[in-house]
Amino acid sequence: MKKAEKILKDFDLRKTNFRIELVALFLNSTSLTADDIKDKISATKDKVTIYRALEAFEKKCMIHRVPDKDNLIRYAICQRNSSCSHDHNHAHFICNVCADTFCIESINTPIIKNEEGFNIKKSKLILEGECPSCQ
Amino acid sequence: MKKAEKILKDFDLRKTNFRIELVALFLNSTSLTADDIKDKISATKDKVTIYRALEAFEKKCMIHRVPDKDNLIRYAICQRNSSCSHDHNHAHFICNVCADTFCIESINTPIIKNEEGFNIKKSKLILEGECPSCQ
DNA sequence: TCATAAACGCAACTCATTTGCGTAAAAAAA
DNA sequence: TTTTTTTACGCAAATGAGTTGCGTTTATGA
Repeated sequence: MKKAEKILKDFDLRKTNFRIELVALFLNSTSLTADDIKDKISATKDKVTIYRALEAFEKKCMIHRVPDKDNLIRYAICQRNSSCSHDHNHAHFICNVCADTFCIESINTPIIKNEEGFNIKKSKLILEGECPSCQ
Repeated sequence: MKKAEKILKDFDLRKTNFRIELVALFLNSTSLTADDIKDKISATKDKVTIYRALEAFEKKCMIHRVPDKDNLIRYAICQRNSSCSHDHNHAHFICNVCADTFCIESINTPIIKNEEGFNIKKSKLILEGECPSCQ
């Protein structure tokens, strides 16, 4: 069984041609929007199918949302052992040139103590600049 | 001259009833979306007018964009001496309850050195939790 | 007061994302 | 394997934030 199919099985998701292709695409991509997927996969004719697959993958915690340069919904596949409880406390880097978003697992989001009466439960760190390929 | 009118003058913006009310509203708000403004100001009938005022205010650097819980366009008035060159390197706090966004001037965004070949030019720090009024 | 540049208001548009629903296909049960 | 059940797909249509065009009105400043 190919890797993409195994991942679908592990996450208790059905193996359809489109979803197999989509997982494989995620494995070879840093991050994807619905339009990225539409452009790169032939196995679906409908963006609704894409949105619903993304919704299903996210619900199972196979992928996670990452920030997007243009406020689109964008996902990356979860690298570490993925369960819905594992933390996504890594930084994200947005490339101003290619508009891709990269997970930077080597940088954690900072732990900020409560400040000025705010009860801080979570932090997100978003970096911007030029990615290795675009410099 | 009232404070809102002075601000408009300082930023070289025209004083219309709506814009005076809008600046006053910004002075009394932590952050605002177009819908927030529509709900709270009677002096305009049209959301286009709101969007265009926001665009004009932003261009003059009277207000700056802040992150929004639901990815809407949201603005806060610039607190410090405002010129287009001044940095907005403070953290932002999103309240999960009231969905308002707060500028936390006492926390700066971290300075991250280039990592793994990424040329990091800017960082954004977004905090989440419960704001003082919602706890 | 007059000229002009900017703001307003209305209509219509764009475009990402969502919803409804009937059909097809995958997985589970028999 | 066949049947049943559950989920995915695909089409059409809706939603909703934000934008654009354009004619009219108004603030400003000469």
